[in-house]
Amino acid sequence: MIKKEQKHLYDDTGLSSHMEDYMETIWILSSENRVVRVKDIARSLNIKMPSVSAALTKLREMDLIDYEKYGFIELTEKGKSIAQLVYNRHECLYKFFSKVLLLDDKDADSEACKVEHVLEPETCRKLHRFLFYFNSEDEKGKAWVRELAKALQN
Amino acid sequence: MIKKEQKHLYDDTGLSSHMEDYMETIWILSSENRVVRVKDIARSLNIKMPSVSAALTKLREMDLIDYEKYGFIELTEKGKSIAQLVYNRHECLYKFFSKVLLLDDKDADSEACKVEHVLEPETCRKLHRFLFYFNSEDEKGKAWVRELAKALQN
DNA sequence: TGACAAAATTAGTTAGAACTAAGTATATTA
DNA sequence: TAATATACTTAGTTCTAACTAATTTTGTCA
Repeated sequence: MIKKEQKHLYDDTGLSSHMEDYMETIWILSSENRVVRVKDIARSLNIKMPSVSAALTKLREMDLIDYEKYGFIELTEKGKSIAQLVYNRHECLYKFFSKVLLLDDKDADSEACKVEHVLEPETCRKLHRFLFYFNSEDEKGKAWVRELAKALQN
Repeated sequence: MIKKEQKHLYDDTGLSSHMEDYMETIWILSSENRVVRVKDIARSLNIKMPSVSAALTKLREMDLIDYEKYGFIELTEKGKSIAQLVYNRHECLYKFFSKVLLLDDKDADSEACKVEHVLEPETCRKLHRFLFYFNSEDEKGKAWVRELAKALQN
């Protein structure tokens, strides 16, 4: 009997950070626009189109995107689940930087973009639980969080 | 009148993450052993000696180490202050992972090793203040930290 | 002190991921 | 529908940072 691999929130993707960035970007652009094009990805990642072309060829070989030359770009089901994993980490880190350390949105986002590629799944899970506790409605907790905010201002 | 550049705890080093790793490793090995050799650095970083040789040549060109072929390796003053910056970030992150997220020592250290190269100075400063508050002797705070520890166990 | 072992270097290769320049395909519009 | 602009790809280069294989230097010890 073959054991079915179960995907969890913060599983490893097996991709390099650059490839994770492409996947995440395609994921986000797909949700924002009807279609995703090479140009859009290049603009988002601040790189040139030929670099995107090369990366897309690799992602297609890995069956993570559906894509024909000069055509539109779509994530496969496998691709979506991997993009989701990257995005989960991003969200988790973004919340930590913005809600806990009180960085402004832009900075919280860009720090998350960098850290999201290096943390182990277990660390993400711990951070997730930390955030859950941090956000809990407990009164003493809220007081602690308010005091923290003051401490961070100086 | 020329403004003297003041170095702060979490300033940017201007080095790539790999070069930062070399600097940090040399710093640590210097504190552990009388002399530092190529072989030691290679073992620490889990890479081969030729890779170390190449890196040392670059670090010497940047005036960050004193080093002659086949000789011992020492940080210059400039090198020490840069290594210290990397080490500061490492310590800060290590504390966060081990004291706040309660990762075990080995994991806290390896996660710190990865994240230490990507955070902005301002984020490190915020994290530093967070840790200071987290460690404060305030009674309510201690209760909060105890509850957090429970929440992280599940 | 000469032979051997250990350490380090050099030369050359590879891989990932970016770039420019140039050419090709697609889309628009006169 | 032909001309032109935009989008995309291909080919080839560069950079960083690793690697192996081969050579050279240094250190040790019989």
